[in-house]
Amino acid sequence: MGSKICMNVLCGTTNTHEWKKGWSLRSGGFAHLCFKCGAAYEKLVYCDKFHAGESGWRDCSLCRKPLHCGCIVSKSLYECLDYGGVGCISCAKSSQPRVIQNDDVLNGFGGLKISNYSDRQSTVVQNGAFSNTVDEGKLLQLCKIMEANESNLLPQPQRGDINVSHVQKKQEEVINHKGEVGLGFSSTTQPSIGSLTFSKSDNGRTMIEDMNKSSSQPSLSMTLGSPSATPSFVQPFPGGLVDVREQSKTPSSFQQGHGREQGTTPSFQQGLVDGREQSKTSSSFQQGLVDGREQSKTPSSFQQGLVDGREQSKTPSSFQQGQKSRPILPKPLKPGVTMSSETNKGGFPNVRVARPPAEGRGKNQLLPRYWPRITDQELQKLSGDLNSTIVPLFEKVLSASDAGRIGRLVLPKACAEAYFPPISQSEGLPIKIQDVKGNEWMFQFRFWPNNNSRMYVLEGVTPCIQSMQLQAGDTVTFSRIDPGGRLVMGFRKASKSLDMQDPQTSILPNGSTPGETSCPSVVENPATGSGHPGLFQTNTGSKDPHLHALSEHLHLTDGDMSLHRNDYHGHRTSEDLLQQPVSNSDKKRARNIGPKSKRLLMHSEDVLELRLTWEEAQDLLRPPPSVKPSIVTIEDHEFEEYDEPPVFGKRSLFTASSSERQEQWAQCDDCSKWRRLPADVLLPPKWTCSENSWDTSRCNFFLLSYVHEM
DNA sequence: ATTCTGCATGCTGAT
DNA sequence: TCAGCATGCAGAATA
Repeated sequence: MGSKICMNVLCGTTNTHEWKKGWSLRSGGFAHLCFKCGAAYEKLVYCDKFHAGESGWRDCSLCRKPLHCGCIVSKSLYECLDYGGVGCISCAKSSQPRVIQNDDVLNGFGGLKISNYSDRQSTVVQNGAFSNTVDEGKLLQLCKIMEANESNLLPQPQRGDINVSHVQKKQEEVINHKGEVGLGFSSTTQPSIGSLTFSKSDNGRTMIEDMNKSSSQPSLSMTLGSPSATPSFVQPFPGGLVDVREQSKTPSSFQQGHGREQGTTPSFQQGLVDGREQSKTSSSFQQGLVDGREQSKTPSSFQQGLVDGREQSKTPSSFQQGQKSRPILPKPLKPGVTMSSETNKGGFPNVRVARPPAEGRGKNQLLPRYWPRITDQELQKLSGDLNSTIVPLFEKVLSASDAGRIGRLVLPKACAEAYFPPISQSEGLPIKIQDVKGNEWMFQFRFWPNNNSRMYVLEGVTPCIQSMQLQAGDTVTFSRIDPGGRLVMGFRKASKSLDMQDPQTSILPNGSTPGETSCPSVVENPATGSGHPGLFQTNTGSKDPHLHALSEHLHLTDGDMSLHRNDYHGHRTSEDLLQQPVSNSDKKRARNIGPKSKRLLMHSEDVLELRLTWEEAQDLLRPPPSVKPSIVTIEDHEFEEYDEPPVFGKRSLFTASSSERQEQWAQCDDCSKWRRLPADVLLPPKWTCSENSWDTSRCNFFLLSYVHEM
């Protein structure tokens, strides 16, 4: 791509690093992504001519103040001006009203990573910069720009300490006029984009105003979360029913109709989207849940509630009348640690339990397959790490399509409608999601019409997916951080064999799923994830070395191959196979590998790697040590019954010696010699002669093996 | 030629 | 039977 200036001014790299193809822009532009930091380069905004420190900083053509204040943001702003930019950061006046290029940039942010380093990207848009000639559509698009930039420019104390305070101050002035789109945005004082309307300011410039409360009135931005200020959000509804009329008593009308399809499929639930709760404390919050464009087209619908313009126009009355009681999840569990403690009472503190999400939507009750499975330990750890309450929302096993290059992650409809902001336009909204490493990603949350319904997708997930090194069959989890309501995207690596074959099948008690890894869903840094997952879930914790070793033994690895593949045995794994260069046909086939068993296609090599059948795997099961079985007799057959689940041991053979004594034979993993062992010995999955403490004469594999002696 | 985008198709599981 | 969703596919856009 040649050398460009990275849009991320904190990237620290100019004109040196490579660019990869980024996101095509709806209006014709094209953004490139910086290989180094992941930020976007937009050639319409930034040019190769830009060199910090060069002469030529302009004065604002209106106020004559120098545009360049010395900060990194204004440096970039200068370039924005040069290429049809947006205004002087000093006076918020525009010398050039063109905004389309910047619009393009942000539209192209479908998958732009807003990393810690790119928090204060340089594209600056100021509300005062819009001229009269800018139509609403552009302005609305610009809202997106601002929203995206806001995230970069707002103070974020947990991040870098670059001094942009003066810029921020200006930004704060702007922010009051601009919209906040998406979810997971911090609960600052921005009105939602949906609340934006356009009017002429006294100086003739188009202003963006909060429709309901005027521009000066800040409101809560929409977040996914249920901040601590909204306690009811995290509490289950004892009756399981919510009367919308009750909700309508709240100051906000948001509860009355935030649903996309309220007219036809009302699914109100108090607290299902934090916004509803927030609306109790800020009436303007309701504004946030209407698509701005839609709203601008159908302003009346806005006042009627937050129904999507399209849908509402179909059935406006039904919405206003409120809805009768709607069933919701059967006694949703209280999210977060509280729920964990309850689970602990069951005696399986670390079992990965599918948790019914704390909030859900009645009609669109989430299928158990999407219930977040996170262990209490993980939850507590994560909560502790982030000093926040983590509310698991849902999870999804990545399909081949999700993990493919297309960069579209299909969201379960119910989840999308329950936890993501309502969207009326197919284009959707950009939303910001944080990953477990703290990086923030901007995705486009949108939908496609599909069979009189909708199909929700997150677009632009490829960089994030790649960052997490996820593949089809892995699981992404969506959680919410309270307070703040930020959305966190975690993941779990999948064991190849079972998770991919049937990730929804639960063969273990308490709903845990086989094949799930020990990698906490949102806890661990993917780069340092717990590594080898267990093939099976046990209640002994997530890092059972036996399971790790078994995973090796089976040649089944998780997705941490890039970091761990050489840690143990050096076996070539199916992951390795997937990682190595493959032919086009293989690539094509690989794309078809998905979690659905009936759609599963595997590389023949992969099949070979999966050498063990279930029957063979059974051979590895051993009774839990130090647990006495109880004998039950069923149809004259005696069965040993254990209270504890089996553990995995090394594959061995049992024989009876001449003295009728049971013996066990196991093969050394180093020398491959067979050793005779006591029958009651439980070997770890990986065992060598050196560990043959029962026959010290044959604990050195340099000696002749017992088998040879025989 | 390749990638992107939007939609259509058909499978699957829930009801 | 139907809704959801994985994925195929064709046209558009881009390199």
